[in-house]
Amino acid sequence: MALAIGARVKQERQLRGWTLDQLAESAGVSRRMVVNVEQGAANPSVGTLLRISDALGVGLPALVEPPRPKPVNVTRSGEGAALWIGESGGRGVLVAGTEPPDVVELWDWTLGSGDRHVSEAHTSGTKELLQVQQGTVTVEVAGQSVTLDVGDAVTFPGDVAHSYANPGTEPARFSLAVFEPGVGTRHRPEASDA
Amino acid sequence: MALAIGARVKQERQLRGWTLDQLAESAGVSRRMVVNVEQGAANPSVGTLLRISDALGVGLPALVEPPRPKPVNVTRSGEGAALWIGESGGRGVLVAGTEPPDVVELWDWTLGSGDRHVSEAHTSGTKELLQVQQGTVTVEVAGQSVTLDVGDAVTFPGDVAHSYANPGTEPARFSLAVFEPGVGTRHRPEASDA
DNA sequence: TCCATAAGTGCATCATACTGCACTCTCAGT
DNA sequence: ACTGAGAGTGCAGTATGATGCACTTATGGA
Repeated sequence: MALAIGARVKQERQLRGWTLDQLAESAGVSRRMVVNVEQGAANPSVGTLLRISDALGVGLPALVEPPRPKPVNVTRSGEGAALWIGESGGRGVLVAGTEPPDVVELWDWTLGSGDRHVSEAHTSGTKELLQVQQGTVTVEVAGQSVTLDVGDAVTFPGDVAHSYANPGTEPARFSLAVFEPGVGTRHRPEASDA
Repeated sequence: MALAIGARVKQERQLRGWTLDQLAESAGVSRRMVVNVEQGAANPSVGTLLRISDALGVGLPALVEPPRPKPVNVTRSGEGAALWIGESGGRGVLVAGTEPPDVVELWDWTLGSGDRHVSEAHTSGTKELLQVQQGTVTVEVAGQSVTLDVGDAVTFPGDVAHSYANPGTEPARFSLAVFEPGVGTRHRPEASDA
């Protein structure tokens, strides 16, 4: 246990290019102690550990918690969830996404000739980034209308109603990144104590 | 900080109906210390804290970590993702699901007259639980075919190919719970250390 | 009332976390 | 070789975590 904590402290320190003295002074702990903690040769108190984790700016849990294996989710071609299907062969496919907070989603959209998709306003602060891969796409946001050809891209707020349409006669395809900032991050319930 | 830790220790202890002496002995720590820790009147070493967390069977992080607000995701009627759409008005809608590992998903399926959906085999160990809400549904699993009327339910393995069909002339509807056990639990990558 | 059990406090004592300093070792840079 | 910086060790002293015991208070049952 102490070894694991020490390894993490050392890793964080070296990641910042700090010397033992720098960390010691910054944490208000003797350099001797920092060395002992890093080597697992000590049984530090939570106070000491807290001061160190604080100096590193990582929070206490980060030191005692086993590092989470960074989840890698692969969505193979055709495996994505089609969350919208148009009338002329169009599809909106969610191919990748992150967990809350700060959700980022990557979509692969196809619009058949004449297809049009209208999206309601998303959560406040949502951003959308779009690049046309094939064909022509018309985006309407807040009364503005822009027409994009292959390679064109646009960034616009997703927290107002908007729509994608294919005005052309051949299928259109575009990549869409949606960023939805920290839902539920601003307030912390902390209810279950009672 | 110490106060927060103490509160959690006390909570866990009382949750188990243990006395101070019981926890103290079980943890191999003096009763006096347990009291001090619970009241935040001490600055325990990680060793002491580890013995206590161990006795409680909750792991060290659980004591230093702020309790995670249990995520509650509400999917309103009509908001679910339709991951399959049939030819006669049928839809397979994912209305709720948990995060890995041990994924549980709740689906709301509608099958138009004559609609049929064939599903490939899922991950090994997957279970499916189905109850018909409306109409008649025929389920085929591993060569067996069962016909279910309103209220009927069936449990079957999802790790073999199977299909749902509506043999009747009116729309059918059923609830489907899918349980996919611990994907990625058996081996831990632990790669990002190098 | 008397007794038993559990929570909580005060204090003397022991064990050890923590400090400070002096020292060694290694590795660039000149 | 010399120098300086950073990593790591050994040790004595000090602060404090941790213990054990005696005590108080509160609650509930015979």
